[in-house]
Amino acid sequence: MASGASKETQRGATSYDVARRAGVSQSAVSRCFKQGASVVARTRERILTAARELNYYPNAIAQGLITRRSNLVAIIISNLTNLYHPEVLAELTERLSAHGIRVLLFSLAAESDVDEVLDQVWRYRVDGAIVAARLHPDQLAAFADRAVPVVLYNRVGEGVPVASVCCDSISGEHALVEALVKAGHRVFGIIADPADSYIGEERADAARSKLRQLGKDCLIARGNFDYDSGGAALDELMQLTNRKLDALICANDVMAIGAIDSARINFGLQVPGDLSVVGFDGVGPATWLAYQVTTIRQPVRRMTEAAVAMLLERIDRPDLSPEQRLFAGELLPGSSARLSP
Amino acid sequence: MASGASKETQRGATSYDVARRAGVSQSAVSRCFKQGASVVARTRERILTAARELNYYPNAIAQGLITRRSNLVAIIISNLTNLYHPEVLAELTERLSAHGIRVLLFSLAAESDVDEVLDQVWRYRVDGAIVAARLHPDQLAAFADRAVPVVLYNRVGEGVPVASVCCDSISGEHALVEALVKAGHRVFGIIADPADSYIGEERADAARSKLRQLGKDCLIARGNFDYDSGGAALDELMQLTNRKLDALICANDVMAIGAIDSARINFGLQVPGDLSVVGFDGVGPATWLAYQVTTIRQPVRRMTEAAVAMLLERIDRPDLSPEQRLFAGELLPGSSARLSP
DNA sequence: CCATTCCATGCATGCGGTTGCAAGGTGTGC
DNA sequence: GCACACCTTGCAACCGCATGCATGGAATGG
Repeated sequence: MASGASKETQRGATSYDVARRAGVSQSAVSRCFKQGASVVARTRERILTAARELNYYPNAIAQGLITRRSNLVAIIISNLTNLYHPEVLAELTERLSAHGIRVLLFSLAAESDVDEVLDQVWRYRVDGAIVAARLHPDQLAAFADRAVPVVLYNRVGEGVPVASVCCDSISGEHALVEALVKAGHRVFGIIADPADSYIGEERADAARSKLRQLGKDCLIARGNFDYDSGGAALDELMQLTNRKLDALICANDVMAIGAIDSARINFGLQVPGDLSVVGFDGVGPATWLAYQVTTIRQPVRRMTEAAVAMLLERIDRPDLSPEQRLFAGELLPGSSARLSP
Repeated sequence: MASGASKETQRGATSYDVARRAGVSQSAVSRCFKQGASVVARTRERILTAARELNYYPNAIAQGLITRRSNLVAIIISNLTNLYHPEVLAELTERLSAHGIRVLLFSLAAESDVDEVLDQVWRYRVDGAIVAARLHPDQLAAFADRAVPVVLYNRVGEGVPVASVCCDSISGEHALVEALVKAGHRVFGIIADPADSYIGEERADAARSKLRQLGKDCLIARGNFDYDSGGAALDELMQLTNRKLDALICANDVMAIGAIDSARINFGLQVPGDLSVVGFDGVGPATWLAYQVTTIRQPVRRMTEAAVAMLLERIDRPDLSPEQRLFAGELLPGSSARLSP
């Protein structure tokens, strides 16, 4: 009523508005915004001009309704504040974006919220989903039922075949353990994860079995992926080993950092002089001067690229088989552990 | 064809499918899923049963088209890997989610991508947007033109009136500076931000003007919010002050941490013995034992709550005036700076 | 110059819901 | 037993765009 904004610009001009202004039919407008449709140059000019004048943008909602392609992908991620996830999220978002796909973000405060989240995922008719959270087999099955392609990120379908990209925990932990053993460490501790995190257990298990294979015993404490739990778990292990611990394997970098700080500050230990600490992930702070954590760096760029590629393939061809791609991490020597030269 | 998935479940049952199965009209189904619509108990039962059997979920896309409410909010965020943002993003997402609103995430690799992002925002007819990135006045104007409510997060509309929630940089920096001056520091340095970040400049400016007011000079180096730039800026300031620097004010915690590490490791200084360092934000790592950064903690929970509340209000009543809400941060004493007792 | 082909464009329909309106059914009061 | 009110339900139109089909005009060939 007051300003210069005309009725058309106020609540989004429609293709009819543009058509009227350009003196063509609505279908012409529609075609004009569609890749490879047949519109003659002069008409296209007129339409584009009118569209510009009206500030017209095709309504993606309406497009989605009729084409049955929302160009929306759900990203379901737990524990966004876990230092490792933001990087993954940013990478995924940018890559999907480059393919003309928008991200519907679902962040899980508690893993138990999954079902509510899935409700919403179904409602929005997303074209696919990338999941970095733990799903039950029947939740995975729901994706299959609805023919919504999924790619799991650093998770595998436990029992259910489903596409996934992972960083190889096993080879990574094996490399770390071998290096620690070869360097002559004697008393090993492992900081694992809460039981409900698939990945942490896998890492802890891999480390333990490799240690056993090399004839070493070890003690295990549980953490929960965060800084404080690293320190707390170290406490526990120091007690259990009567302060003899000299090699500590952590299921992720943040706990490794927590343990390093606690070792130095609370226990007055030298790291790596008295205690070697290794992590997993290769998050930003792992390379900070104070830590320089010896760790396995996940190839995040390649992994996110693969995840996006796999998802897009499956959106086009839903019948593709549930491939699992495993990426080897890179051993980052750092200086938080005494390794053999 | 092969499996047990019927045609209906395969690509999303529609309200017609449910209606047919329940022996009612499609409108009845629609009303059944609508809050406070008049459906008699027996009918509702039948419909809900049929819906469950068919795995029916209302198509949010179609709903959005007709109601002109997509229940989608865009979150536009730059620099997701900046340690501070993930926390904000997680909070915002969870809060919006609790109000039945979904998040369309746009992550900016470079601030110059904003225009492309906005294109997509218009196309998806989002109900509103929360922006933690720098927008030009004409980009902000575009929101107003389209009557899409926006709330800026830790940004203000430069010249344009727009709703925003911010943490008060000025009072925060003043508090830090006063404490540092009172504790008798002599040579002050500031690590500011790249020129294109509104907020960093504001912080640096606030610190400088307070110093000046208290009769102190200071030197300024630019960082870019990340760890490395903290160390690099410290180098620069140490040279400029001939190593006499004894108080360092950083525009955010991550740079403060970078500076602390560099001071200790590269310059062999005691922090806070030889050099006091203060930051801003109160990110997770700031409280790590190795740092315990003296900083201003942003009240993230209250701020995100306010941002969501303001946005929802404006979605309901687009005519609300562009209120600015400023939250005071809390001085976290930490132990990276010598403060007066 | 006419027949044929091909391309650009318009018409009409449908995607899956919401909602105003009208009709039918039930209950109430007299 | 009847008139009336009210609640439940169905009908039909519409949200904004995509697309199959029909049409008309231009271009091509003989």
